[in-house]
Amino acid sequence: MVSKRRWAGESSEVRTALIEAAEQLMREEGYPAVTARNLADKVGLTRQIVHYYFSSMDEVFIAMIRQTGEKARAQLEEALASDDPLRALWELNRNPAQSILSMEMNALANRRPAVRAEVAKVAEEFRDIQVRGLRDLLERPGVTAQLEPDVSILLLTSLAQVLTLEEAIDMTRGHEVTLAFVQKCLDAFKEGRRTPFLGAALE
Amino acid sequence: MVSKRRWAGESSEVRTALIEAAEQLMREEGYPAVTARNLADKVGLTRQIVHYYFSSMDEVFIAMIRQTGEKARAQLEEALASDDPLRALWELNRNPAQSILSMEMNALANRRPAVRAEVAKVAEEFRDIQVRGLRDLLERPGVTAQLEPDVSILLLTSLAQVLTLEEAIDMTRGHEVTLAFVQKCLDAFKEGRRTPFLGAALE
DNA sequence: GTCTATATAATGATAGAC
DNA sequence: GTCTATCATTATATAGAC
Repeated sequence: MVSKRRWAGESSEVRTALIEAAEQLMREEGYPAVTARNLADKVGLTRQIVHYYFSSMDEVFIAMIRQTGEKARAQLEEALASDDPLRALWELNRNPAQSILSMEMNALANRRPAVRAEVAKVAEEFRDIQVRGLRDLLERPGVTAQLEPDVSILLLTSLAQVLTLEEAIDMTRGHEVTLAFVQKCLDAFKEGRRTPFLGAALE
Repeated sequence: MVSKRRWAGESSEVRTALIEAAEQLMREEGYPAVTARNLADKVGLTRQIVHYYFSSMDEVFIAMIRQTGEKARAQLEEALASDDPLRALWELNRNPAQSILSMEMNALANRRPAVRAEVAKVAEEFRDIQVRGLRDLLERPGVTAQLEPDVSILLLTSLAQVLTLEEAIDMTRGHEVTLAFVQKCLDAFKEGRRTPFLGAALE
């Protein structure tokens, strides 16, 4: 029995608008709010339109992960090309909208295998870009690494994300001293001094 | 207009079973799966029973947060009293079930103010217990702190949680070297040697 | 304390009219 | 390409029988 449903191609303004709406809904109201009805409302059409552009809600999520992934990748490359790359990386990981979106995607990934594969893929790309970026910084003449770049990046990004997510629920215990510590490390790194967790010092 | 609904008191086997079911559902299927029907199915009753024991789903969540909070607090105290307290703390924070539950609660907290307040309260208690625990360890004679205890605890717990959540979606890039680094730090801390991020050394 | 019955509204998905 | 109509499910919540 062949399905009688029809689907559109991958390029369409409405399709793009639906993906944009999915991202916004997920960020602002959580992944359970990403429903066909809510998406259609956002673009001013009826809910059946979603099933015309996507064969299932999983496809909506996967398309959304790919699109936000590309946007974030561009920001990452830009940060690494700046004159204070590690601080730019830190600030990128301190974006509340991005952190909440990332948490929602992770929660969703835990329940939907197709989504999980896509989230893991994008997350691995991001890790690679950041580690490669730090590795390049550490390979400048006169600089010696104190920690493996993977360790530094994981410390930096996990701390940034957790702080940001806690702040979103008004939980800030211990944040002030920790943020001061990070700034001190970033300052030291920029000036080529020894830092306890970013792992670079001029010889 | 007074509501004609009746509610039970706070002590009841069924009530406790419902809270237990809520925790399990949230961990295994995510917070959207915590519905009256699913809870009732788990305890073998009809879904209306939930509305007898709780005035709303928010109350279910809050009761659950309090109960799991008490359980976790006991584990935390136990870990801090062990002979390798920091490693015990690390291992506690590496519990996948607990990390996923914590993420679900955070996602839920972002949408429901009543839940948010309760999650933030429990999270602050946990932070306090852990920081106080580390502070005690650092105040032993002959030990000098290298980092503020708040900073060490935030680094330790955020790294543990992020690693654990990533592993849950089969994303392990950079984990191996990072885990080795943490073990080295925990070893050093236990033996009173200098470590780059746990902040203790014998003078 | 637990049930049946009910109201009301939301979900994903499909078929077919225009 | 977008619509109306429909199906089977599911959700929270309430009232009242037993």
